[in-house]
Amino acid sequence: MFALVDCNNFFVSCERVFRPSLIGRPVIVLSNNDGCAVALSNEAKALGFRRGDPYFKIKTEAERHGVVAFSGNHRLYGDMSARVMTVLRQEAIDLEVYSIDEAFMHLDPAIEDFADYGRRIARRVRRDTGIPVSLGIADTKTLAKVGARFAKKYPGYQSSCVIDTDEKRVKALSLTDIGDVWGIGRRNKRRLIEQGIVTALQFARLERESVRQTFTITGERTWRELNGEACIPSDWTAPDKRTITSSRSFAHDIYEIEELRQAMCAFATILGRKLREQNSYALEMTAYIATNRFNERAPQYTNSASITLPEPVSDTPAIAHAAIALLNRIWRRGYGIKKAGITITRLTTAEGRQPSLFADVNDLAKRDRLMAALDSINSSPGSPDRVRLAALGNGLKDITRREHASRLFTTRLDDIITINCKP
DNA sequence: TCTGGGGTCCTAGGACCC
DNA sequence: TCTGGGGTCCTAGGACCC
Repeated sequence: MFALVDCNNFFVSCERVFRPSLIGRPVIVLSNNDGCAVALSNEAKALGFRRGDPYFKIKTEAERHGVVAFSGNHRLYGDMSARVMTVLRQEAIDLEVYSIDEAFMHLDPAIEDFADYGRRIARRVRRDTGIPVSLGIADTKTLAKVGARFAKKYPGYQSSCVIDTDEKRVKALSLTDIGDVWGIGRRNKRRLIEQGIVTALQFARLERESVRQTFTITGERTWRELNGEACIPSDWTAPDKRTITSSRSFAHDIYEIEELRQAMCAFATILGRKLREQNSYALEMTAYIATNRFNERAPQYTNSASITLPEPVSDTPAIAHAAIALLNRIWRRGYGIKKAGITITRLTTAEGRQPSLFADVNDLAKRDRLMAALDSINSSPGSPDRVRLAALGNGLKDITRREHASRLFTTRLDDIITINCKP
């Protein structure tokens, strides 16, 4: 049996752990650059606000309703996520961390009362981390997802919904909209509704062959899972990434290449750290810049350029150097750049890394040691990013918007909450 | 003024091979 | 008039996920 554990309104819940007065009040968390609402409390949803709403469009209305908005504090969310996963790992035979706020637990089949087990897990996570979660328990991951929706939606389940008989399965699927099924996106939802398929049950009762023809093998897999056949493979540990991107939208249009160089250095810094975290090296890189696609009056310009490097790299200076060379190729004076980014691809491990024919092997080893030293200093408590590229300047700080930031309650000494107990 | 960021997998079609 | 059969590799684009 699988249990899908889903953190409720995760980013909002993280903020509420450290500001409990926000429980019961409408809260939203914004995307980077304070652009869109990406997480909403139930109270905010009840007011009609939706995930993806551009903040500038809803700001006045939100403030009128007393909605509290936060800029995304992803270091905090990452740390809170790790706490939740630690608790779950102690309770499961195996744990697959699926995303920052979701994980699949592999359950001991000998458990007698799965519903009760699920409620106990939810209580323990709440007690140990402050984060409310919902569990769906079933034979397949897709059905577990269906269960978790019910657990979240109806308080009667007390955060835990089990689908362990065919009767429950049929009933749950008949009450689930086809678009709410894991694996059915916007596009396929529309195609199915055009065919008159509105519920998950109707989809599950289609002919297997016709599902495969229309929706290829991914659609067929969803169909099999809904019919009780577990066929989504398990990943015990997150596999190494095959591509890594770092990109941002900016608060204002950027006309000066110097500012874009700083942004590229910031992306390179992020990419270098992520590469070294998974012990990989990148052979190929693409940089891109784009004007504001929503501003129809302004002249539009997007361009990108790629380079295959002479040898796989993971050191920040090399990445930044290549990124700036690419920027010089694509930048045009006179366009207000609103968004930029770098993607690195063709990642290899240290073992698979082939230096260029003319590389100085001693120099490679030296660069590895330099980065190891830099990472060690920058990851020590109290001194994040103490050593950085001079060309980074202020990085993204001055060019992205972050007007509603909360504190780094769990990872920065200065930000730890102090509680004054008056006698 | 103002609209996110980061991924994976699958397929079709082109280029190329014998 | 008429033009095989079988395969690999790569890429772009579409669909999905959080």
